[in-house]
Amino acid sequence: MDKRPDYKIIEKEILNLWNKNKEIFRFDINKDKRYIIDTPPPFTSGEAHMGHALEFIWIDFLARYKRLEGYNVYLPLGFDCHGLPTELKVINKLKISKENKEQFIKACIDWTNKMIESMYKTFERLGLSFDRDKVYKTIDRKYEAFVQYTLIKMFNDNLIERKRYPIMWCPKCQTAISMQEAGYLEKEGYLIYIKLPTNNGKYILIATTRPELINSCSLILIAKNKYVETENNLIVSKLYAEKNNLKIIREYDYKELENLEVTIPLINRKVKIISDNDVDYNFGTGIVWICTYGDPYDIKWKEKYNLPEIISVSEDGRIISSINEINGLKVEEAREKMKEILKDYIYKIEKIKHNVLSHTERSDCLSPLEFIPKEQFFIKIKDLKEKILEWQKNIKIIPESEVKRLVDWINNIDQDWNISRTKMLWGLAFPFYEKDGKIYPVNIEDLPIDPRIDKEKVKKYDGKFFEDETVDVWIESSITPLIILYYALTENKEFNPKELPELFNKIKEYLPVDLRQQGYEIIRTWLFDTIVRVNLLTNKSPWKDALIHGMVLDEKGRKMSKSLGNAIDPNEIMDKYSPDALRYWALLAAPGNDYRFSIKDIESGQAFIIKLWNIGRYIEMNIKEKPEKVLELKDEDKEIIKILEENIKRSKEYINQFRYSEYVKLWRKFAWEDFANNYLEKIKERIKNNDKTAKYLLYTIYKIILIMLHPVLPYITEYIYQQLYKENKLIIENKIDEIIKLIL
RNA sequence: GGGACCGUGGUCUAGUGGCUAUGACGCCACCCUUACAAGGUGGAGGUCCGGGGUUCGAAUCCCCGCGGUCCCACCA
Repeated sequence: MDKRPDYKIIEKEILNLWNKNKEIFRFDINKDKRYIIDTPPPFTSGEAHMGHALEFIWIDFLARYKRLEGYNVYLPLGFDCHGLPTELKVINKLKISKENKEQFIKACIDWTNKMIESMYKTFERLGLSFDRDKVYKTIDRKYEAFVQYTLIKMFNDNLIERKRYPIMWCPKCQTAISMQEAGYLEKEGYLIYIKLPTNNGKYILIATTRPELINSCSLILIAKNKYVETENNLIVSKLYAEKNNLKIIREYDYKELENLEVTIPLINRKVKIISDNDVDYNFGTGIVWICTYGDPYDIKWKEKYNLPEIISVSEDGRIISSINEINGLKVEEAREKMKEILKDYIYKIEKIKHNVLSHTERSDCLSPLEFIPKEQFFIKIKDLKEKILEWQKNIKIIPESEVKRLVDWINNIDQDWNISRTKMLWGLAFPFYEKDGKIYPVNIEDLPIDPRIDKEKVKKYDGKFFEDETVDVWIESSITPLIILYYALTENKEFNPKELPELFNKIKEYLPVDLRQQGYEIIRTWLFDTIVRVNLLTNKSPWKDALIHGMVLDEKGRKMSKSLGNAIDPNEIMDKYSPDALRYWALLAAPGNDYRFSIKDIESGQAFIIKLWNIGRYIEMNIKEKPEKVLELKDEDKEIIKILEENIKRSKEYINQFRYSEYVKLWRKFAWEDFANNYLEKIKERIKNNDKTAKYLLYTIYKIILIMLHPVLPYITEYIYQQLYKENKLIIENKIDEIIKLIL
């Protein structure tokens, strides 16, 4: 061993050694004592970042420890390929437009493969002991076939339906808009107060920015709060009356108002009044009219109260099927004209600045968006709330406080899960077609199918495929517990779609798998979606435990992100220090909490590595050949053995509670203080005098330290182990239960 | 506006009802002792954000406030 460790050489040699012995990291599903980890497949729209490094170091730490405990560990690595972020990169960085679909998709594939190559290298460098033979991509043929198979299965179980649902639509670009392309812009506008006659001879006063949607109004909503009648027969919130010094004639409880009926002027439609918790009592008069569709809230309320869908705006942004005076006019023109037409019913007009949902992704458009209903696919989850709450209880979430995020989200389900994406090209196709107004799934043997490419397969169905729609990306990733088992069961086998049903039944036997690990920011999506999908598909829980980690912050405590320009490339740290030092930092984080990046911790880790190295050098210099086992124990021997035994026991507890930072600190203290500073200094004389017990213990306890620290610092421990002990195997092949016997 | 999480020596962090409050980095003093000065030994440094409450006992539980971070909604 040299005076100083050369990290570059160690990294290269050890990575080489691991790749040559990849069998050791291979998961054999047929062997028992399995420990299966459902790892997060990163989005392949960019390079690996510090957040990936943190979460995968955690996963690998556990995987390596469990292997030392004798488990048959499955640490899969996957890549989530589809989605808008990749599309945007291809459009903006490669300057390729979506006009030519085939060319665009090809560019997405190239980009994705480039990113996977780069990410794979980073993950490898981190020292991940993933199964090299089962790396999955969501764009693998067999992956796509499996996702489509699960969709067909859910469709046959009547869990998927096709129904009309409003999507964001840009009337100027005449195209569907995804959430990520839309944003709010502050614009000037008018808040128009309209008096709506009631059947008790008064007027309900509502405030709206969109009077042109008058014909789409089908309901009046009020808050569960106090309302009043003012001197000119207006019914408004008590708050509004007080703020505007209106003379109050009488008060109403909201329940009284629910008995009234309202007539919409000009169209003479009679509509009801209902109270709802989501109505903002403080806004306007505390009373709102629901028009299909003025804004996202209208969509929610329409669903909730089962309102009729009355469409007033066409795809090119003109008023349709409304009153004659405004039919055919552009939305803005109609809005202006309404001031005149409605003048007998207008109480007042206020000039306001408000945020308008607009097409912000294209700076040359910025047009306000409309909601236009289109046929789309849905998974029916609206009525499953109670069931999902039960399913959730089968999973132990760590830390427990994160359960709240999940339960809150479940309690807020008020819509079905829209799984159609109308705008996306870089996505998976639906395995369905339409014939005579009915939806049919394709035959299993045709999976995977992409109607944009597989023209031959499509032909024989004589139906209409959904070429303009792709599947929500979370549909692909929300079955990873099944996917990893699927890859384990089909390793080295040629893909054959006919075997899917049989495989699917086999997969079910292995559920639940042991652990899901992920960040809290995707509890509402990935965690929730997986619980729903896996339970619906298999009637089983996806995992036993779910370990939640926080976000990586920069040294000032801000979220690390590319857009803020404060992101640090993990490769940079691994170049400058070492993968082990990065791991040391990552493993000091606590579950669920955000965690700062700290160069101090990296340096402290690096110093510890050197300490370990130097202990190794001392042993190499003083012990030339493998010492024989002699245990004639002196007091200091007994003491160090006692601490060691205790630490091994405590390690197990820490791991079971996922308290990795405690584990790291425990073994750092043991190696540095108890062993090097204390014990080693005490026995130096005995070593000189060739005391057999001292030599044996020095040699053996150091080996145990290397083994116990291997999950934390895999490179340096592997390297020293190979140099010093020459046992012709990887350090990970040792078993904790057995090494402890060496000193008993 | 709603919600979640957090606030512990100079900096970062562990602890979530009970010994003198953990550790890292930094700082100070001494020691270049033959594995290691990227080392060793010793030391200084804290009203555990503020206030109130529960308790025999609170950094820890509850309430109010202040500050930070993130998520959701910013609407009719």
